[in-house]
Amino acid sequence: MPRPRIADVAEIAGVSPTTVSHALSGRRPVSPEAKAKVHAAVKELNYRANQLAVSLRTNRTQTIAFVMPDITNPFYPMVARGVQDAISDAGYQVVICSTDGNAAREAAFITDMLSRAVDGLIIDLFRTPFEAVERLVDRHTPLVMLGPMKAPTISDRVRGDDRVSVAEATRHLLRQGRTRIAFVGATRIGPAAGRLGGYEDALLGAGLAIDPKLVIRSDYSRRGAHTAVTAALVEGVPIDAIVCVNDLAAIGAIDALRDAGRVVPDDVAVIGFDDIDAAALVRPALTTIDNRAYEKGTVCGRLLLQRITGELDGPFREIVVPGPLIIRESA
Amino acid sequence: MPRPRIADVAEIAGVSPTTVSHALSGRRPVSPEAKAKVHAAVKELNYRANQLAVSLRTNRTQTIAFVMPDITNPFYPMVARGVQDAISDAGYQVVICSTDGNAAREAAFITDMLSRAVDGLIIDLFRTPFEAVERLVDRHTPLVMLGPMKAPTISDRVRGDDRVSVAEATRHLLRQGRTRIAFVGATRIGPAAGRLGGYEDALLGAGLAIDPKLVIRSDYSRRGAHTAVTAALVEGVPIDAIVCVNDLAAIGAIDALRDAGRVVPDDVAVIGFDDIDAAALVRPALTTIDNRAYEKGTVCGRLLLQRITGELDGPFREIVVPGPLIIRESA
DNA sequence: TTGAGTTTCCAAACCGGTTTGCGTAGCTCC
DNA sequence: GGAGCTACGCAAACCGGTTTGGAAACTCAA
Repeated sequence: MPRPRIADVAEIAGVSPTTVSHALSGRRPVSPEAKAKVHAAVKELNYRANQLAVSLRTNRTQTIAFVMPDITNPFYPMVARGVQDAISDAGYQVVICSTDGNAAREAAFITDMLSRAVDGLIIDLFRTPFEAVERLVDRHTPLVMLGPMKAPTISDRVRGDDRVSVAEATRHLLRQGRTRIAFVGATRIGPAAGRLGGYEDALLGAGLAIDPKLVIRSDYSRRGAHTAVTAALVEGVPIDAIVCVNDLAAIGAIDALRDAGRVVPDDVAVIGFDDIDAAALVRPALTTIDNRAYEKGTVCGRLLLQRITGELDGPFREIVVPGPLIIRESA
Repeated sequence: MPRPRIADVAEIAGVSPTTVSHALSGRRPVSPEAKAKVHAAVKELNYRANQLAVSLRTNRTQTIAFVMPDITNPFYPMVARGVQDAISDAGYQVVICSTDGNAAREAAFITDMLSRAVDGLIIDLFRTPFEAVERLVDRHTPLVMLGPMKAPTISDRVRGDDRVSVAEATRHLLRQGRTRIAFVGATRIGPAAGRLGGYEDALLGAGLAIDPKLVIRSDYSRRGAHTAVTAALVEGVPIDAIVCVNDLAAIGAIDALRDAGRVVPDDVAVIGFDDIDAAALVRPALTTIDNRAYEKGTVCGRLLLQRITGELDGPFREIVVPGPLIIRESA
């Protein structure tokens, strides 16, 4: 037998579909007797309204979508949990879409979620250029962007303060009397850009020059950092500290240092970024910058909710969530 | 201005909405001229069909839902990636719902996804009892259950072979001549049950008795295992190896052993379960059982797809994905 | 020239709800 | 007893598409 429809409920209850709808939604008064009959029929049939039909008519889905670039990066699941905790009390739920590094999927998810009439959208994109996003979004669905994108011209935006945080971390090393501080993971695009900037800010602020040999190009992976650091050590570059673009790179750097017979943190201090679970598990435990995943999620969720309800109106906002330095063993 | 509707496209193209629909779907022939005009209008308006309306009529959403208990447990994101990779080529997409340990949310997500007419459902539930799930699901939407639930009476099912895997791991320790092997994380419910069973199978198979002092009750956390193992060591229980219910517990156990002055693996060998990222990052690197998250995801996805397309029909199937032992440094 | 067949398009029904307009009944209050 | 409410319930319109039945125009063979 097929799913029961509202007409089935109405028939059993002996009323019209209209009355069933009003009895269930409470948008118009219904007599207690009719209401009781409706509820009995609902229970008997185990009736649940077809949300597609409801949403089509009401243009509300009570759902927001969170489009993330990589669900296996532990940062994003923690953000998602923050989002969920921020919106669920208001009766909204979040569906998560992971583009898994597939550029085409980013655009596909956004347009698809919009065509499914989600009430709001949170996106963090790696691959799709900003201009393309502008073409994808409609103006009606509230949108919050997460990450280091440009100014908030088409949406609200939540981001970390990577540059300031890394500068602070670098000064932590300087205060220890370390002067040969390397940066591993240097690129000028993506999240690495701001972090490298913070490193430079701190050194220049302390009156030190930027030694190109200490700005070590690498990616965000453990293996990449291991290779890059090993190469620098083989070359004989003097190093007494390393600021890494993220925790995985820091773990790779520590591996490379250990392989080369250096002791962390005595010979070389290492600082990561993100504070992933593994940061507290490795030995020595990683000194790192907390990326505030959960908090960023709650901030995104609350902001989006305010836009959906109309509580917040007016120009787009930018909210910065600073990331504190977590001092453990490696620096 | 509001989202363009199919009627807007029809008006600009100078044809009827019917013809627009046929031109876009190709379900009936349309003259080349009409088709060209339709496509021009679509482009001009940047028209995208309202998927709510499409799905309401066609009863297809090209979407499956994956309901997981905890998105911050790295096992599930990896499963999700496997699912996505298995179904996306067939034109389906997956939305992820994390219940975050909230029991009410489990039922809510299932019923909600069904009322949104998803084409299929993959669920892994911690809290909702099996009987309750039976009441929630309708018979029309294909369903795959993941995890150690009972026999597949209402759905297909994909699970690991924890019992066999842990028995194999335990025999690995026995072959090293270790005889005082403990199990940390003992409970008789959930995933722990099968793993404890495998431990017992191996010992009994080798002619050894089960020493109750070596069956150490704990949970799935690092801290819990640390506490439990420390207590056993203080008590003076002789131990030369530990099989842990998961990797986090194994890491906690290693911490406790180190704190007590024992060397891993020389004095005490340790084996985990799951092969989370951190397993390869800690020192000593963890010998563990690969939980095959990605493979389980692809298996779930393929199975579900076959049910959706009707390619697979008939009685519910159970697919077992065995998990191999990954030998690293800790055992 | 006519009838059958084909091509092309449209009007209308439909999916399953919500919302609106209105009729009727019952009640209060002059 | 009639005006004016309120309470209640139903029919019909609507959301935005897809699908179906059939009309109109055109082709082609007999």
